[in-house]
Amino acid sequence: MAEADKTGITAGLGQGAAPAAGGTEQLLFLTDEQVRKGIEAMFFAYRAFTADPDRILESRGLGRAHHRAIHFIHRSPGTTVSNLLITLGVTKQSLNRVLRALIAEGLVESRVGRHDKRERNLTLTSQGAVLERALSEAQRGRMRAAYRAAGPVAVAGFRQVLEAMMDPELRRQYQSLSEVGG
Amino acid sequence: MAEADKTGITAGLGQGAAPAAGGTEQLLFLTDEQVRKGIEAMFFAYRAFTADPDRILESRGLGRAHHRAIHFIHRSPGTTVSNLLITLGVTKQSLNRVLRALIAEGLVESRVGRHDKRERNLTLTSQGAVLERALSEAQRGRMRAAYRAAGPVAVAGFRQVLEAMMDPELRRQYQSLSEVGG
DNA sequence: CTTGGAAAGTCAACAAGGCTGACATAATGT
DNA sequence: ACATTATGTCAGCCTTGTTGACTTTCCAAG
Repeated sequence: MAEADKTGITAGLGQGAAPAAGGTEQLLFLTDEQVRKGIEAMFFAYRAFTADPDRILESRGLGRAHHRAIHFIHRSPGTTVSNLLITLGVTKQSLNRVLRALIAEGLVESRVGRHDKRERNLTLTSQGAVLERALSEAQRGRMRAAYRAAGPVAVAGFRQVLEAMMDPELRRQYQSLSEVGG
Repeated sequence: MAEADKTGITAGLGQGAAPAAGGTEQLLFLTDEQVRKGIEAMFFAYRAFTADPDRILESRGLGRAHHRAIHFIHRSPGTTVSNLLITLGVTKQSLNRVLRALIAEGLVESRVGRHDKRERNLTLTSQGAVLERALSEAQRGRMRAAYRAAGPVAVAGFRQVLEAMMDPELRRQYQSLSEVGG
């Protein structure tokens, strides 16, 4: 099974998995092996990234979907369901189930819009804010420790690569969040 | 609670969410705002990261779980179910369901171990290798483009931060994979 | 004022992919 | 002989995603 062709169709840039010093020292960071390490780093790091909030959520019978909703409601207080839908990239039925649970638990408040009464403006209740802070602090703690360990130059690179990975549409969303909430 | 202490346990470093320039210019990259941007970057980038393989998988009736299994079987041909269990961090029942599907589709072969006949050695079939390459190329293509756009210094930082985010146990796994498969 | 369409909510049904618990089988090690 | 290990499997449950169909509310254009 393609033992000889592990590198496959590397589009002329990746130098094959094996040779770490494949002759040309330029663009070594673009070898298939380097790229694959990046892929695996994303996989393992994302596991770690969600681990701390997940523990907190589990004890309250909530899941990652609830965390995401809480995060972005906190980020943009008074946001509408439609906005949240776009940000989270799920269907309204999925989101609605999550929001119903959060409202039932007294963590989120849904108020009819002032200008357009069809809209619902979502905000965290004081209880919701408490949970948000707990989740956020857990996640930020890990991220901050990683930042501190890696240093400012590494952090800049980290963000650069992540942003470059996003589709233009997603990147636009990500950046507009930074403006609004920042 | 702790309205005045939004930064919480920032160990005297994060300056609170609002003030991007909280007075001391050193360690600016550790402000809550910077850290939060990193968190959101992880969220959006991970969506992008999985989008391409997901499209390919969908057309074959497979999911992300199958991709992960295929990836690590490709990475460590002949690996056992137990090893895979540890790497993926799921239960054997979950993994078994996935493996059964992959074997039924003729993508993975499970052979009784030579030394220890209780074990099953897992390898990709030629068909499985074809699919692996398609998935891998899609994902690597995006990653490679991001690497190229960001440059080698950024890539080094990217990997540093991701590794620093992992728990020691996960990091050990990640690094031992690099040795073995590289 | 009526009507079209947007925003939101809801019900039903389904699938993927996690989980636990219980149990079977075969092989290994003591 | 016996306990342990590696694996597989059945049954059932949960979360979180999906589609489709339908209703209610409301704004805005005709």
